[in-house]
Amino acid sequence: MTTDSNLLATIQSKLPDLNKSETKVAAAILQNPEDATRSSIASLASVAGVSEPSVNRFCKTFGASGFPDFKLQLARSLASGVRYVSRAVDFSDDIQTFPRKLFDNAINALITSREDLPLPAIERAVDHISQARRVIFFGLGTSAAVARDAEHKFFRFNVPVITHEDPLMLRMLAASGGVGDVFFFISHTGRTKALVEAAQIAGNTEATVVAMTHEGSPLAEHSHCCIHVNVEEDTDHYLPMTSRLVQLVILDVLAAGVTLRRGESFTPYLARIKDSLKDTRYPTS
Amino acid sequence: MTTDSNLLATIQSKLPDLNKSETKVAAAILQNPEDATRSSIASLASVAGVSEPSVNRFCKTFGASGFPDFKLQLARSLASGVRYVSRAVDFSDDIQTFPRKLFDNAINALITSREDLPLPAIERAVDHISQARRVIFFGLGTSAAVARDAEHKFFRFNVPVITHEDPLMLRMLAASGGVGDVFFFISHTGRTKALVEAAQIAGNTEATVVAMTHEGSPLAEHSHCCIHVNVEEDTDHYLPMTSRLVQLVILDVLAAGVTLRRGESFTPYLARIKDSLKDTRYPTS
DNA sequence: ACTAATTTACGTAATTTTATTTCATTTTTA
DNA sequence: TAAAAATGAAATAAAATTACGTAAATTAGT
Repeated sequence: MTTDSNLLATIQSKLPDLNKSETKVAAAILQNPEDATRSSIASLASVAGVSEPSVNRFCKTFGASGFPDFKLQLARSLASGVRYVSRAVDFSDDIQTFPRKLFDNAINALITSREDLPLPAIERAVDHISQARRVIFFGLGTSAAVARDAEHKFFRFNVPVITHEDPLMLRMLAASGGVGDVFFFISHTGRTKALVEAAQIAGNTEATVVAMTHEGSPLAEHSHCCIHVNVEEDTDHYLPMTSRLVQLVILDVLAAGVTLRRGESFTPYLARIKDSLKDTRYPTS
Repeated sequence: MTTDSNLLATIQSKLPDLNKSETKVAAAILQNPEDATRSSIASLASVAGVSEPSVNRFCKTFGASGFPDFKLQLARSLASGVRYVSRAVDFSDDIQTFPRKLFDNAINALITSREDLPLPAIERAVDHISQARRVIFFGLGTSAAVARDAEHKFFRFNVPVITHEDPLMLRMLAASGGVGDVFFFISHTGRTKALVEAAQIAGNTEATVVAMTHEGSPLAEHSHCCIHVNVEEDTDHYLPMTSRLVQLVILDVLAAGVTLRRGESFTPYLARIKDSLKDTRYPTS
């Protein structure tokens, strides 16, 4: 059973290919999906104006083993956060709707990515970072903040890290790459020239080039190890939102991976760093 | 019918209050929730080692109208991303489990926050930012990356923004606050001294102090407008992970709010900025 | 272009599966 | 030991599925 992450969207897209009664059933479901999950096959059939077997056949067409299974999948896809096919904010939205849409999009992106994590690449990246002499994180624009987050996180884990926001500094750094250096490039599109060029330069040295970017992009091509983040976003009109969230969580995964690799003996070290910050905060009352 | 956002957690928490057969049913469900959504009342009863009516009664105890309705709610709560109650990574986790746990936590935090968004505070924050002469974003540690993201994002939306990572610079800046200045503090705990002090200093000027932090924290107390982010995290042992994701999405919400406030006439301006970046990228093949 | 043959779509009714209720028995509690 | 609560067997009711027949649509042949 392949659980579709968005059954509703699938039904919507297959709409033209359906025959008469199937179209009626689809319409009834699309019109009020929540209701459909709660109704019996008889009541849905009557709402759609078709017979019960037609509803049953419809369910099987969409990969379910029967009506109950279909309802289950539908309920799942409704809960996944994606309510409707398009969740873009538009100018008619009010405060009640657009914040929810943005959260829905974020949740959906994380759920989708969770189902399709590039675990082998993640493992290799953990290997490289664990053994690195130094790790250079680099991102531009929105990804600069992600790189900054990575720097802060890995610093805590005692990984020697560097971040730069200046492409020229990066070029020089890349050219000076040697054994044990890991260049970690972060980019949504993977098409930023400065980044791709730096990756090429670093790739010609003894250093390792790790990338977290979109599959098939120029940056991905020029890396030794690429963690694919294939969140689809309309970056022609908006800033990357959901992809940077996915990137951040993947960085958490990498950090956790490095920590696990270090083993339990490493824990006291983390506690020491934590303690060093104690006096910068007001105690909890 | 009150659809619980996490039925599984509810069952877990009510576990001590259940009687013998109910406990058996709960155990069977908790042990393999996915399976439970797919099985009939008869098979679940046999797995749990109880009679069918017992399973039925169990379902009604947890607010469902019957077994099918219960399965539906269960499916929903599973799809929501929260698999188990505790999702802390431990040293026995392998590559198959810990990345998933981290994603689950992130998704769960976003879902929880989505249900409980401080919309009035968000609206007021949008008001302040829209009318600001300048906005100063400030965060330390993990929140520094969030502040950096905010800077980048609002800059695109033509809001005059400043970020600093140096607490001393911030103190001076805070003291120089005037009408139209918005100081936007980002902190998970809301207890970082440097931040709270700066908020106090800024609060004594004509400037507006906005905070995005935990409810009831010292920082929240010293702000004119506080966007509560009450994600619970064990920051004594780990770095904030999920709270920064929520903060980022809320910043997206604020940015969207500012854009909507500007109206449709603002769109060409965004397009112009976007165009200015075109030549820095390789075109899509 | 018309009709016959064949396929496909659909619904009725029978069957099977699944869920719920009723009620008697057992277990627990006061 | 009496009363209350918990549990399960069996009966009943509901829901879903299947088998099958009819109608509509499509195709092929004249």
